[in-house]
Amino acid sequence: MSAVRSQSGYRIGEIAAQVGVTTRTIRYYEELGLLEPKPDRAKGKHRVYTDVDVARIREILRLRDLLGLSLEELVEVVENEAARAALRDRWEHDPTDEERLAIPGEAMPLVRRQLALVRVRQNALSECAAELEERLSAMVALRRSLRRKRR
Amino acid sequence: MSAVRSQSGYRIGEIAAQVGVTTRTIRYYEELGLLEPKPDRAKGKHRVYTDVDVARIREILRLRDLLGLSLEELVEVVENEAARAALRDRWEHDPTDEERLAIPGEAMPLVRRQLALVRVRQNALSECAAELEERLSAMVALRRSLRRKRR
DNA sequence: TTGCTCCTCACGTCACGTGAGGTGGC
DNA sequence: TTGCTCCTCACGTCACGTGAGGTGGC
Repeated sequence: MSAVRSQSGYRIGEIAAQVGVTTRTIRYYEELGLLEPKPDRAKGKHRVYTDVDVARIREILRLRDLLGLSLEELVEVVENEAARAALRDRWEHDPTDEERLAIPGEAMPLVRRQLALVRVRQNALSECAAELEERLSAMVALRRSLRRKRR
Repeated sequence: MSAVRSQSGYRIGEIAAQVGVTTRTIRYYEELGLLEPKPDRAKGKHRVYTDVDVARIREILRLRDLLGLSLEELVEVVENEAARAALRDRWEHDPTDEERLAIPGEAMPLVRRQLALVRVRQNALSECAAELEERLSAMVALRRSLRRKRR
């Protein structure tokens, strides 16, 4: 039954390579509560990960690198997302329209806040890029005028 | 003579506040060689800074935060820029056209490299922003359809 | 002279890096 | 069974944070 094999998940070294960090980083994130520790893992046993875990780690790394959030701040974000997931779960099992409406109402401000952080970074980068391009075109013009002089 | 006063430069606490870091950070950067230590400062005496220093620190912080360079990498960048400044100095004093042409020739690749790093970041951020906006508009649509159902 | 900021150690912290010594699964 | 990767401490490192105790300039 190789179907079992294909479902058996990834080892820590595999996902570390996939997302571009070391195994230490992933264990550290688990220690901080950024990644939920698999509850059924006996002490000394191997950790097993799924594609969902990989996506979560990628999300964490993106917020860390692109937005420059500290891991402490990321713990909050993750807790918020866990709360959202819990809401979505209730959605499935208790589909009152009143409650359904509350879900995007709670989730949207979080997404908006992240988007605002992204915008701030984009503006800073645009400014930086414009300055570098200006320097570059000044150099190009300088070089051209010097070349013309020589002929 | 208050002209002397206005030329006397800034103290470390003043420029730290200006650029948004602590005095410790600025002393640490000096220790690493990112900021040249004022050579005429006697041990225990106050450090004095100019607007040029402020601009340099701002540049360092931008490369650190926006491009995520380590301070070790920044030491290299700064050394490259020092080399460029030396070239520019020769430019002033020995204006051979052959040498003048060499200056943008050496400086341009450095600027191009920085610009390439900025582009990579911009692309990652655009992707991130697009994803967040997609999530957001999905939520808006969801909320709207729920509201319509209630009426 | 009185505050305030500055100075130099020097230890603490955050986010991991890097072995040491041992166990687990294809 | 043999490698390879995994495990858990635990100490090291980078980029500062944070006092301790003392001196300098408006």
